[in-house]
Amino acid sequence: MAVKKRNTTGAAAGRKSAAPAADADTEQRILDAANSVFLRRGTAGARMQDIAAEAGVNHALLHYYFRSKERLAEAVFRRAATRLLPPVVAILASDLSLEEKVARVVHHELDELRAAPHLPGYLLSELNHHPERAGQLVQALAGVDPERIRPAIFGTLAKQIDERVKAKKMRAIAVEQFIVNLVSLCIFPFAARPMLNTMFGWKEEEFARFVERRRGELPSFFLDALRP
Amino acid sequence: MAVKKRNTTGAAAGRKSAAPAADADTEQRILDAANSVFLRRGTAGARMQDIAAEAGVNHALLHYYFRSKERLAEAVFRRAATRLLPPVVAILASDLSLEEKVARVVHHELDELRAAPHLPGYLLSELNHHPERAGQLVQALAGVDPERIRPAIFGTLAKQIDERVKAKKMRAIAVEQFIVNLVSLCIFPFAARPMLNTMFGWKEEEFARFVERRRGELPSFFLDALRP
DNA sequence: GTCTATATTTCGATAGAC
DNA sequence: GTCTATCGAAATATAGAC
Repeated sequence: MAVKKRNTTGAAAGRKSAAPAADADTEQRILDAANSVFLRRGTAGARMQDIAAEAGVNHALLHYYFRSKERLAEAVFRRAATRLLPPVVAILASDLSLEEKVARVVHHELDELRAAPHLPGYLLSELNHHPERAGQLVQALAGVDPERIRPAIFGTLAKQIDERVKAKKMRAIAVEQFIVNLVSLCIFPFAARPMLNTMFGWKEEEFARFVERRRGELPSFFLDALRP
Repeated sequence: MAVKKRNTTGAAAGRKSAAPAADADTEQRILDAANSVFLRRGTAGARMQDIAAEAGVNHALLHYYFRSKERLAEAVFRRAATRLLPPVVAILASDLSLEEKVARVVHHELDELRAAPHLPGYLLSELNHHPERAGQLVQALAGVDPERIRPAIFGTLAKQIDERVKAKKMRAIAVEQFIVNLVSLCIFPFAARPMLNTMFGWKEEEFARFVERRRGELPSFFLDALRP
Protein backbone atom coordinates (compact mmCIF):
# COMPACT_ATOMS: atom_id res chain seq x y z
CA MET A 1 0.00 0.00 0.00
CA ALA A 2 0.95 3.63 -0.09
CA VAL A 3 2.43 4.66 -3.39
CA LYS A 4 5.19 6.73 -1.94
CA LYS A 5 5.41 9.86 -3.95
CA ARG A 6 8.65 11.00 -2.53
CA ASN A 7 11.13 10.21 0.11
CA THR A 8 10.53 12.24 3.24
CA THR A 9 13.95 11.79 4.73
CA GLY A 10 16.19 12.25 1.75
CA ALA A 11 16.05 15.55 -0.06
CA ALA A 12 15.31 15.70 -3.75
CA ALA A 13 17.69 13.56 -5.71
CA GLY A 14 18.81 15.68 -8.62
CA ARG A 15 17.48 19.16 -8.18
CA LYS A 16 19.36 21.84 -9.99
CA SER A 17 18.15 25.37 -10.13
CA ALA A 18 14.70 25.84 -11.58
CA ALA A 19 12.37 26.90 -8.77
CA PRO A 20 11.46 30.42 -9.91
CA ALA A 21 11.82 32.42 -6.74
CA ALA A 22 12.19 29.79 -4.06
CA ASP A 23 15.07 31.30 -2.13
CA ALA A 24 15.53 28.27 0.11
CA ASP A 25 14.81 24.62 -0.46
CA THR A 26 11.05 24.22 -0.35
CA GLU A 27 11.02 20.99 1.61
CA GLN A 28 13.23 22.59 4.20
CA ARG A 29 11.10 25.71 4.39
CA ILE A 30 8.04 23.57 4.99
CA LEU A 31 9.81 21.62 7.69
CA ASP A 32 10.94 24.79 9.40
CA ALA A 33 7.46 26.27 9.27
CA ALA A 34 5.97 23.03 10.55
CA ASN A 35 8.46 23.05 13.37
CA SER A 36 7.47 26.55 14.33
CA VAL A 37 3.72 25.97 14.19
CA PHE A 38 3.70 22.54 15.83
CA LEU A 39 5.85 23.75 18.68
CA ARG A 40 3.63 26.74 19.31
CA ARG A 41 0.22 25.16 18.87
CA GLY A 42 0.86 21.48 19.55
CA THR A 43 0.23 18.71 17.05
CA ALA A 44 -3.54 18.53 17.48
CA GLY A 45 -3.94 22.29 17.46
CA ALA A 46 -1.72 22.93 14.45
CA ARG A 47 -3.34 23.63 11.06
CA MET A 48 -1.81 22.60 7.77
CA GLN A 49 -3.02 25.87 6.29
CA ASP A 50 -1.08 27.87 8.86
CA ILE A 51 2.07 25.91 8.16
CA ALA A 52 1.70 26.51 4.44
CA ALA A 53 1.19 30.21 5.03
CA GLU A 54 4.24 30.48 7.26
CA ALA A 55 6.31 28.60 4.69
CA GLY A 56 4.97 30.82 1.94
CA VAL A 57 3.75 27.94 -0.20
CA ASN A 58 0.46 26.44 -1.26
CA HIS A 59 -0.94 23.97 1.21
CA ALA A 60 -1.14 21.29 -1.44
CA LEU A 61 2.62 21.20 -1.40
CA LEU A 62 2.68 19.97 2.16
CA HIS A 63 1.01 16.80 0.96
CA TYR A 64 3.33 16.57 -1.98
CA TYR A 65 6.43 16.54 0.19
CA PHE A 66 5.04 14.88 3.28
CA ARG A 67 2.10 12.61 2.51
CA SER A 68 0.00 13.57 5.53
CA LYS A 69 -0.16 15.74 8.62
CA GLU A 70 0.69 12.67 10.67
CA ARG A 71 3.98 12.15 8.85
CA LEU A 72 4.88 15.79 9.04
CA ALA A 73 4.19 15.70 12.75
CA GLU A 74 6.47 12.69 13.13
CA ALA A 75 9.27 14.44 11.31
CA VAL A 76 8.95 17.44 13.61
CA PHE A 77 8.79 15.30 16.71
CA ARG A 78 11.87 13.34 15.71
CA ARG A 79 13.82 16.51 15.23
CA ALA A 80 12.64 17.93 18.55
CA ALA A 81 13.30 14.73 20.46
CA THR A 82 16.98 14.76 19.58
CA ARG A 83 17.66 18.22 20.92
CA LEU A 84 17.01 18.00 24.66
CA LEU A 85 17.84 14.65 26.17
CA PRO A 86 20.48 12.97 24.02
CA PRO A 87 23.09 15.70 24.62
CA VAL A 88 22.49 15.41 28.36
CA VAL A 89 22.90 11.67 28.29
CA ALA A 90 26.04 12.02 26.19
CA ILE A 91 27.58 14.45 28.65
CA LEU A 92 26.64 12.38 31.69
CA ALA A 93 28.09 9.27 30.07
CA SER A 94 31.35 10.95 29.10
CA ASP A 95 34.57 10.69 31.10
CA LEU A 96 34.53 14.21 32.46
CA SER A 97 34.58 14.99 36.15
CA LEU A 98 31.29 15.23 37.98
CA GLU A 99 31.59 18.97 38.41
CA GLU A 100 32.36 19.44 34.76
CA LYS A 101 29.43 17.25 33.72
CA VAL A 102 26.97 19.25 35.77
CA ALA A 103 28.31 22.56 34.53
CA ARG A 104 28.13 21.48 30.91
CA VAL A 105 24.62 20.07 31.19
CA VAL A 106 23.36 23.27 32.75
CA HIS A 107 24.99 25.49 30.18
CA HIS A 108 24.01 23.38 27.22
CA GLU A 109 20.39 23.04 28.26
CA LEU A 110 19.95 26.69 29.14
CA ASP A 111 21.47 27.75 25.83
CA GLU A 112 19.33 25.35 23.84
CA LEU A 113 16.18 26.35 25.67
CA ARG A 114 16.77 30.02 25.40
CA ALA A 115 16.86 29.53 21.65
CA ALA A 116 13.74 27.37 21.59
CA PRO A 117 11.56 28.20 24.59
CA HIS A 118 8.57 26.24 23.31
CA LEU A 119 10.53 23.01 23.03
CA PRO A 120 9.93 21.55 26.51
CA GLY A 121 6.25 22.41 26.54
CA TYR A 122 5.84 20.81 23.15
CA LEU A 123 7.78 17.67 24.01
CA LEU A 124 6.12 17.10 27.36
CA SER A 125 2.74 17.74 25.85
CA GLU A 126 3.23 15.32 22.97
CA LEU A 127 4.61 12.64 25.22
CA ASN A 128 1.66 12.97 27.55
CA HIS A 129 -0.85 12.74 24.74
CA HIS A 130 0.97 10.06 22.73
CA PRO A 131 3.13 7.95 25.04
CA GLU A 132 3.75 5.60 22.11
CA ARG A 133 6.07 8.14 20.58
CA ALA A 134 8.36 7.87 23.54
CA GLY A 135 9.99 5.06 21.61
CA GLN A 136 11.50 7.59 19.25
CA LEU A 137 13.22 9.15 22.23
CA VAL A 138 15.01 5.89 22.83
CA GLN A 139 16.11 5.72 19.22
CA ALA A 140 17.40 9.25 19.51
CA LEU A 141 19.27 8.26 22.66
CA ALA A 142 20.73 5.21 21.00
CA GLY A 143 22.15 7.48 18.35
CA VAL A 144 24.47 8.97 20.95
CA ASP A 145 26.35 5.77 21.53
CA PRO A 146 24.89 2.28 21.04
CA GLU A 147 25.22 0.15 24.15
CA ARG A 148 27.87 1.85 26.17
CA ILE A 149 25.44 4.23 27.81
CA ARG A 150 23.83 2.16 30.52
CA PRO A 151 27.10 1.04 32.12
CA ALA A 152 28.49 4.57 31.82
CA ILE A 153 25.48 6.01 33.60
CA PHE A 154 24.85 3.37 36.22
CA GLY A 155 28.50 2.51 36.62
CA THR A 156 30.84 5.46 36.12
CA LEU A 157 28.44 8.26 36.98
CA ALA A 158 27.10 6.41 39.99
CA LYS A 159 30.64 5.94 41.25
CA GLN A 160 31.44 9.61 40.80
CA ILE A 161 28.40 10.54 42.82
CA ASP A 162 29.25 8.11 45.59
CA GLU A 163 32.79 9.42 45.78
CA ARG A 164 31.64 12.98 46.16
CA VAL A 165 29.09 11.91 48.74
CA LYS A 166 31.77 10.19 50.81
CA ALA A 167 34.37 12.94 50.43
CA LYS A 168 31.98 15.63 51.57
CA LYS A 169 30.01 13.51 54.01
CA MET A 170 26.81 14.08 52.16
CA ARG A 171 23.59 12.16 52.03
CA ALA A 172 23.54 9.29 49.54
CA ILE A 173 21.48 9.68 46.42
CA ALA A 174 20.49 7.31 43.62
CA VAL A 175 21.63 8.06 40.07
CA GLU A 176 18.05 8.28 38.85
CA GLN A 177 17.15 10.90 41.44
CA PHE A 178 20.35 12.77 40.65
CA ILE A 179 19.59 12.93 36.95
CA VAL A 180 15.94 13.82 37.41
CA ASN A 181 16.86 16.62 39.80
CA LEU A 182 19.40 18.03 37.40
CA VAL A 183 17.11 17.88 34.39
CA SER A 184 14.14 19.23 36.35
CA LEU A 185 16.03 22.31 37.46
CA CYS A 186 17.11 23.06 33.90
CA ILE A 187 14.01 22.32 31.89
CA PHE A 188 11.03 23.05 34.10
CA PRO A 189 11.40 26.84 34.25
CA PHE A 190 11.05 26.97 30.48
CA ALA A 191 8.13 24.61 30.34
CA ALA A 192 6.46 26.72 33.01
CA ARG A 193 7.52 30.06 31.58
CA PRO A 194 3.99 31.44 31.03
CA MET A 195 3.12 30.34 34.55
CA LEU A 196 6.15 32.02 36.08
CA ASN A 197 5.65 35.21 34.12
CA THR A 198 2.15 35.33 35.53
CA MET A 199 3.07 34.35 39.07
CA PHE A 200 5.83 36.90 39.43
CA GLY A 201 4.35 39.53 37.12
CA TRP A 202 7.29 39.26 34.75
CA LYS A 203 7.69 40.37 31.16
CA GLU A 204 9.88 38.38 28.78
CA GLU A 205 12.86 40.55 29.59
CA GLU A 206 12.66 39.77 33.28
CA PHE A 207 12.35 36.09 32.59
CA ALA A 208 15.51 36.33 30.51
CA ARG A 209 17.34 37.98 33.41
CA PHE A 210 16.09 35.27 35.72
CA VAL A 211 17.53 32.62 33.41
CA GLU A 212 20.83 34.46 33.08
CA ARG A 213 21.25 34.56 36.82
CA ARG A 214 20.21 30.95 37.06
CA ARG A 215 22.89 29.87 34.63
CA GLY A 216 25.52 31.08 37.06
CA GLU A 217 23.99 29.80 40.28
CA LEU A 218 22.49 26.45 39.32
CA PRO A 219 25.62 24.27 39.11
CA SER A 220 26.82 25.07 42.62
CA PHE A 221 23.31 24.99 44.03
CA PHE A 222 22.87 21.57 42.60
CA LEU A 223 26.26 20.12 43.49
CA ASP A 224 26.07 21.23 47.08
CA ALA A 225 22.65 19.79 47.60
CA LEU A 226 23.91 16.52 48.97
CA ARG A 227 24.92 16.81 52.56
CA PRO A 228 23.62 15.58 55.90
CA MET B 1 -25.70 37.39 20.33
CA ALA B 2 -25.53 34.51 22.66
CA VAL B 3 -28.84 33.78 24.25
CA LYS B 4 -27.48 32.20 27.38
CA LYS B 5 -29.40 29.05 27.93
CA ARG B 6 -28.07 28.30 31.30
CA ASN B 7 -25.60 29.39 33.86
CA THR B 8 -22.39 27.47 33.62
CA THR B 9 -21.05 28.31 37.01
CA GLY B 10 -24.07 27.90 39.21
CA ALA B 11 -25.67 24.47 39.36
CA ALA B 12 -29.31 24.01 38.50
CA ALA B 13 -31.48 26.24 40.60
CA GLY B 14 -34.32 24.10 41.80
CA ARG B 15 -33.69 20.53 40.80
CA LYS B 16 -35.41 17.94 42.89
CA SER B 17 -35.28 14.29 41.99
CA ALA B 18 -36.62 13.45 38.58
CA ALA B 19 -33.71 12.26 36.40
CA PRO B 20 -34.69 8.60 35.85
CA ALA B 21 -31.46 6.80 36.58
CA ALA B 22 -28.95 9.59 36.71
CA ASP B 23 -27.08 8.50 39.80
CA ALA B 24 -25.06 11.72 40.00
CA ASP B 25 -25.85 15.23 38.91
CA THR B 26 -25.58 15.31 35.13
CA GLU B 27 -23.76 18.60 34.88
CA GLN B 28 -21.21 17.31 37.33
CA ARG B 29 -20.79 14.03 35.50
CA ILE B 30 -20.12 15.94 32.29
CA LEU B 31 -17.60 18.14 34.00
CA ASP B 32 -15.83 15.15 35.48
CA ALA B 33 -15.71 13.39 32.13
CA ALA B 34 -14.50 16.55 30.43
CA ASN B 35 -11.82 16.85 33.04
CA SER B 36 -10.65 13.33 32.40
CA VAL B 37 -10.62 13.60 28.61
CA PHE B 38 -9.15 17.10 28.37
CA LEU B 39 -6.35 16.18 30.76
CA ARG B 40 -5.46 13.07 28.81
CA ARG B 41 -5.80 14.38 25.27
CA GLY B 42 -5.34 18.12 25.64
CA THR B 43 -7.92 20.70 24.69
CA ALA B 44 -7.31 20.62 20.94
CA GLY B 45 -7.13 16.83 20.83
CA ALA B 46 -10.23 16.19 22.95
CA ARG B 47 -13.48 15.19 21.23
CA MET B 48 -16.88 16.21 22.53
CA GLN B 49 -18.18 12.78 21.56
CA ASP B 50 -15.61 11.07 23.76
CA ILE B 51 -16.55 13.26 26.69
CA ALA B 52 -20.22 12.45 26.21
CA ALA B 53 -19.46 8.76 26.06
CA GLU B 54 -17.38 8.84 29.22
CA ALA B 55 -20.11 10.77 31.01
CA GLY B 56 -22.70 8.29 29.75
CA VAL B 57 -24.89 10.96 28.18
CA ASN B 58 -25.85 12.14 24.72
CA HIS B 59 -23.42 14.60 23.25
CA ALA B 60 -26.20 17.12 22.65
CA LEU B 61 -26.33 17.53 26.40
CA LEU B 62 -22.84 18.92 26.53
CA HIS B 63 -24.10 21.88 24.54
CA TYR B 64 -27.17 22.17 26.67
CA TYR B 65 -25.15 22.56 29.85
CA PHE B 66 -22.07 24.25 28.46
CA ARG B 67 -22.81 26.21 25.28
CA SER B 68 -19.62 25.24 23.43
CA LYS B 69 -16.44 23.23 23.61
CA GLU B 70 -14.57 26.43 24.31
CA ARG B 71 -16.60 27.14 27.43
CA LEU B 72 -16.30 23.59 28.65
CA ALA B 73 -12.55 23.82 28.17
CA GLU B 74 -12.44 27.00 30.20
CA ALA B 75 -14.32 25.38 33.04
CA VAL B 76 -11.90 22.47 33.09
CA PHE B 77 -8.88 24.74 32.94
CA ARG B 78 -10.15 26.84 35.81
CA ARG B 79 -10.59 23.79 37.95
CA ALA B 80 -7.16 22.44 37.07
CA ALA B 81 -5.43 25.77 37.62
CA THR B 82 -6.53 25.92 41.23
CA ARG B 83 -5.05 22.57 42.19
CA LEU B 84 -1.31 22.94 41.76
CA LEU B 85 -0.01 26.41 42.48
CA PRO B 86 -2.42 28.11 44.90
CA PRO B 87 -1.81 25.56 47.69
CA VAL B 88 1.94 26.03 47.28
CA VAL B 89 1.65 29.78 47.47
CA ALA B 90 -0.60 29.48 50.49
CA ILE B 91 1.89 27.28 52.30
CA LEU B 92 4.86 29.47 51.42
CA ALA B 93 2.99 32.56 52.59
CA SER B 94 1.94 31.01 55.88
CA ASP B 95 3.74 31.56 59.20
CA LEU B 96 5.30 28.14 59.44
CA SER B 97 9.02 27.57 59.72
CA LEU B 98 11.04 27.26 56.53
CA GLU B 99 11.66 23.58 57.07
CA GLU B 100 8.00 22.93 57.69
CA LYS B 101 7.00 24.89 54.59
CA VAL B 102 9.29 22.88 52.35
CA ALA B 103 8.16 19.58 53.83
CA ARG B 104 4.51 20.45 53.39
CA VAL B 105 4.90 21.66 49.83
CA VAL B 106 6.70 18.49 48.83
CA HIS B 107 4.17 16.22 50.47
CA HIS B 108 1.16 18.11 49.21
CA GLU B 109 2.37 18.28 45.62
CA LEU B 110 3.47 14.68 45.46
CA ASP B 111 0.14 13.54 46.87
CA GLU B 112 -1.85 15.68 44.51
CA LEU B 113 0.20 14.61 41.51
CA ARG B 114 0.08 10.95 42.33
CA ALA B 115 -3.69 11.26 42.21
CA ALA B 116 -3.69 13.23 38.94
CA PRO B 117 -0.55 12.43 36.98
CA HIS B 118 -1.77 14.14 33.82
CA LEU B 119 -2.30 17.47 35.56
CA PRO B 120 1.11 19.06 35.03
CA GLY B 121 1.39 17.97 31.43
CA TYR B 122 -2.04 19.37 30.73
CA LEU B 123 -1.45 22.67 32.48
CA LEU B 124 1.96 23.31 30.97
CA SER B 125 0.67 22.36 27.56
CA GLU B 126 -2.36 24.65 27.73
CA LEU B 127 -0.34 27.53 29.04
CA ASN B 128 2.17 27.16 26.24
CA HIS B 129 -0.53 27.01 23.59
CA HIS B 130 -2.75 29.70 25.11
CA PRO B 131 -0.69 32.07 27.23
CA GLU B 132 -3.75 34.33 27.52
CA ARG B 133 -5.28 31.86 29.93
CA ALA B 134 -2.47 32.44 32.38
CA GLY B 135 -4.63 35.24 33.74
CA GLN B 136 -6.92 32.68 35.28
CA LEU B 137 -3.98 31.39 37.27
CA VAL B 138 -3.65 34.77 38.89
CA GLN B 139 -7.32 34.81 39.78
CA ALA B 140 -6.91 31.39 41.32
CA LEU B 141 -3.94 32.64 43.31
CA ALA B 142 -5.84 35.68 44.49
CA GLY B 143 -8.43 33.34 45.91
CA VAL B 144 -5.92 32.14 48.47
CA ASP B 145 -5.62 35.44 50.24
CA PRO B 146 -6.27 38.80 48.57
CA GLU B 147 -3.32 41.14 48.88
CA ARG B 148 -1.32 39.73 51.73
CA ILE B 149 0.59 37.31 49.54
CA ARG B 150 3.26 39.43 47.93
CA PRO B 151 4.62 40.82 51.21
CA ALA B 152 4.44 37.37 52.78
CA ILE B 153 6.48 35.85 49.98
CA PHE B 154 8.96 38.62 49.31
CA GLY B 155 9.13 39.69 52.95
CA THR B 156 8.67 36.87 55.42
CA LEU B 157 9.80 33.99 53.23
CA ALA B 158 12.79 35.94 51.94
CA LYS B 159 13.81 36.67 55.51
CA GLN B 160 13.52 33.02 56.49
CA ILE B 161 15.75 32.05 53.61
CA ASP B 162 18.33 34.69 54.47
CA GLU B 163 18.39 33.58 58.08
CA ARG B 164 19.04 30.00 57.16
CA VAL B 165 21.69 31.07 54.70
CA LYS B 166 23.51 33.05 57.39
CA ALA B 167 23.11 30.44 60.12
CA LYS B 168 24.53 27.66 57.95
CA LYS B 169 26.96 29.82 55.99
CA MET B 170 25.32 28.94 52.74
CA ARG B 171 25.26 30.68 49.42
CA ALA B 172 22.66 33.39 49.06
CA ILE B 173 19.65 32.72 46.84
CA ALA B 174 16.80 34.87 45.59
CA VAL B 175 13.24 34.00 46.57
CA GLU B 176 12.23 33.50 42.97
CA GLN B 177 15.00 30.98 42.34
CA PHE B 178 14.15 29.25 45.60
CA ILE B 179 10.51 28.84 44.67
CA VAL B 180 11.22 27.77 41.10
CA ASN B 181 13.70 25.18 42.32
CA LEU B 182 11.24 23.78 44.80
CA VAL B 183 8.37 23.61 42.37
CA SER B 184 10.55 22.21 39.58
CA LEU B 185 11.74 19.31 41.69
CA CYS B 186 8.17 18.43 42.65
CA ILE B 187 6.29 18.86 39.40
CA PHE B 188 8.69 18.09 36.60
CA PRO B 189 9.04 14.35 37.19
CA PHE B 190 5.30 13.97 36.65
CA ALA B 191 5.20 16.15 33.58
CA ALA B 192 8.07 14.10 32.20
CA ARG B 193 6.79 10.75 33.36
CA PRO B 194 6.53 9.14 29.91
CA MET B 195 10.01 10.41 29.15
CA LEU B 196 11.46 9.00 32.36
CA ASN B 197 9.73 5.68 31.93
CA THR B 198 11.34 5.43 28.53
CA MET B 199 14.75 6.68 29.57
CA PHE B 200 15.10 4.31 32.50
CA GLY B 201 13.02 1.47 31.07
CA TRP B 202 10.46 1.76 33.86
CA LYS B 203 6.95 0.48 34.13
CA GLU B 204 4.33 2.43 36.07
CA GLU B 205 5.09 0.49 39.22
CA GLU B 206 8.74 1.47 39.16
CA PHE B 207 7.86 5.09 38.60
CA ALA B 208 5.63 4.89 41.66
CA ARG B 209 8.50 3.53 43.73
CA PHE B 210 10.72 6.30 42.45
CA VAL B 211 8.19 8.89 43.61
CA GLU B 212 7.78 7.22 46.97
CA ARG B 213 11.48 7.35 47.62
CA ARG B 214 11.58 10.92 46.37
CA ARG B 215 8.97 12.00 48.86
CA GLY B 216 11.30 11.08 51.68
CA GLU B 217 14.53 12.45 50.25
CA LEU B 218 13.47 15.64 48.51
CA PRO B 219 12.96 17.98 51.48
CA SER B 220 16.43 17.45 52.90
CA PHE B 221 18.04 17.43 49.47
CA PHE B 222 16.45 20.72 48.77
CA LEU B 223 17.07 22.40 52.11
CA ASP B 224 20.72 21.47 52.17
CA ALA B 225 21.34 22.76 48.69
CA LEU B 226 22.44 26.17 49.82
CA ARG B 227 25.98 26.13 51.04
CA PRO B 228 29.29 27.56 49.89
C1' DG C 1 -33.82 17.17 30.53
C1' DT C 2 -32.77 13.97 27.20
C1' DC C 3 -32.85 11.96 22.88
C1' DT C 4 -32.65 11.60 17.23
C1' DA C 5 -31.68 13.72 13.22
C1' DT C 6 -29.55 17.20 10.75
C1' DA C 7 -27.21 21.38 9.77
C1' DT C 8 -22.73 23.79 9.52
C1' DT C 9 -17.98 24.36 9.61
C1' DT C 10 -13.44 23.21 9.47
C1' DC C 11 -9.75 20.74 7.83
C1' DG C 12 -7.06 17.18 5.76
C1' DA C 13 -6.40 15.23 1.36
C1' DT C 14 -6.50 14.56 -3.77
C1' DA C 15 -7.25 15.37 -8.88
C1' DG C 16 -5.79 17.66 -12.59
C1' DA C 17 -4.30 21.85 -15.19
C1' DC C 18 -0.18 24.39 -15.94
C1' DG D 1 7.06 21.49 -8.69
C1' DT D 2 3.41 24.45 -7.96
C1' DC D 3 -1.11 26.07 -8.30
C1' DT D 4 -6.70 25.97 -8.39
C1' DA D 5 -10.63 23.66 -7.42
C1' DT D 6 -12.97 20.30 -5.04
C1' DC D 7 -13.97 16.20 -2.43
C1' DG D 8 -14.96 13.83 1.78
C1' DA D 9 -14.52 13.02 6.47
C1' DA D 10 -14.69 14.45 10.93
C1' DA D 11 -16.26 17.33 14.57
C1' DT D 12 -18.95 21.11 16.55
C1' DA D 13 -23.31 22.83 17.01
C1' DT D 14 -28.48 23.22 16.66
C1' DA D 15 -33.59 22.02 15.76
C1' DG D 16 -37.20 19.76 17.26
C1' DA D 17 -39.69 15.56 18.95
C1' DC D 18 -40.49 13.21 23.24
